[in-house]
Amino acid sequence: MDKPVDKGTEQQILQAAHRVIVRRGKSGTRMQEIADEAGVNKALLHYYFRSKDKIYHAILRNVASELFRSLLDSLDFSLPFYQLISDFIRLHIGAIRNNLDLFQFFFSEIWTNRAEVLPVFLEVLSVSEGRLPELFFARVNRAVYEKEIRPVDPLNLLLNIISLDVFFFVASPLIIELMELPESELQRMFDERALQVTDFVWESIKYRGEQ
Amino acid sequence: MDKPVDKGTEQQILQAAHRVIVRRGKSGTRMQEIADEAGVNKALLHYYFRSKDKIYHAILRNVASELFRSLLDSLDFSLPFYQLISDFIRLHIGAIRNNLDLFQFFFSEIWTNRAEVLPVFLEVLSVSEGRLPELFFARVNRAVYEKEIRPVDPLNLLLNIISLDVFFFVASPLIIELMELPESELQRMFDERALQVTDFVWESIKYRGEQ
DNA sequence: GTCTATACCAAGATAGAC
DNA sequence: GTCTATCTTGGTATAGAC
Repeated sequence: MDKPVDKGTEQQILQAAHRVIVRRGKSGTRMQEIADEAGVNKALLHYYFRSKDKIYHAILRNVASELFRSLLDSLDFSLPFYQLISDFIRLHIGAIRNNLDLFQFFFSEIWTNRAEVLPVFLEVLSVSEGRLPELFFARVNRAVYEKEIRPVDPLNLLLNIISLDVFFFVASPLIIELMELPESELQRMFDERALQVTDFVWESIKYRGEQ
Repeated sequence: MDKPVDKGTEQQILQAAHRVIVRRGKSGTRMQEIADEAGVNKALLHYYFRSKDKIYHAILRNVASELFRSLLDSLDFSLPFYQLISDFIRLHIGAIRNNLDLFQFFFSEIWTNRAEVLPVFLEVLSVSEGRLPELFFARVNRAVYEKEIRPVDPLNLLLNIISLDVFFFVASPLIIELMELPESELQRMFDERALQVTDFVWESIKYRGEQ
């Protein structure tokens, strides 16, 4: 089905640029490295994209939509609350594992390049999504009202879940070194992380009757 | 007490370098910017430090020890477990707030410069500390045994707490934009974060009798 | 469209006067 | 120890042949 390897030079360049920029960050990226990785001449990068800035922006938009697409897999807000957060955490962590490099890139660039990065992400986010938080907040409030869970602040709950999902993976290379875990053990923690988080969160919020 | 402003040129340069490197990251840093900020000539940077790499390494070690020092304020492991994690979280979050720029720098550099950054941090960590995790793990196991808390995996508990502490602050500029929170509201969340996390964690782990 | 060659410039580094 | 001037490198960008 696929054309052999030739997806057109422009695509070649874009894909190479994606890899290099995600790996090195903006100021660490060299046009030469992109050219090498794309198997074309440096001059061609400028022929197609005019400048490094232009390439960077193109990649930034790609990364942003990949990231958000990966986070917005369909959630069913009518499920029981335990099921909902269980699904949410599982999908979320799955997405993070599949796009670890993008998350790491994102957290690297957001500080050194905030002015450039934030607008792109906000724009992509606003078209692609918009009101996931509102839906979630409403569902949390209903769950409290219907005594599925104890009273909690929805925003803090969402942030807590995201913290537990994201940080572990973003920090994993560190954890490996600090804890001197064998690779196999880390792999196991990766696999179990979703269940672990779901359990931790649910134990914290589930309704247990008036205390 | 303090000498007026002249702490010696070398110190001037180090302090300027610290600010610039933390702000821009390694590859974003320009020797000229350091020189300007230190109020000296570019050539002097090389006179004192030979190369940009050397300066970067010096700053890296500084940052590493500042970060760890900030995280290792005395903990009293003989306190009741609730008191212990309450203290731990409060101290930890306090340290993060006071050194937000260092944390952000760290999470930026660790990905683009892993090979350079990790060894420095591991070395500084190994001399300055060593066995905080072990002490914590032992205390958790005792708390489980003595039915202060439900059975939990100590490593996961530690990682969960750190996630909840760190991520919120590292991601705060994003949260502001995404949630369109007013600055005042964010400030309030900052102030309450330690209590919020303590509550969330404690509700999850506290012993409630055989279920 | 793709290449070679080269212009141009910014940045790290050094020489040498003071 | 500090400066000015300069070298060198390497990176972005362009001109022009094919």
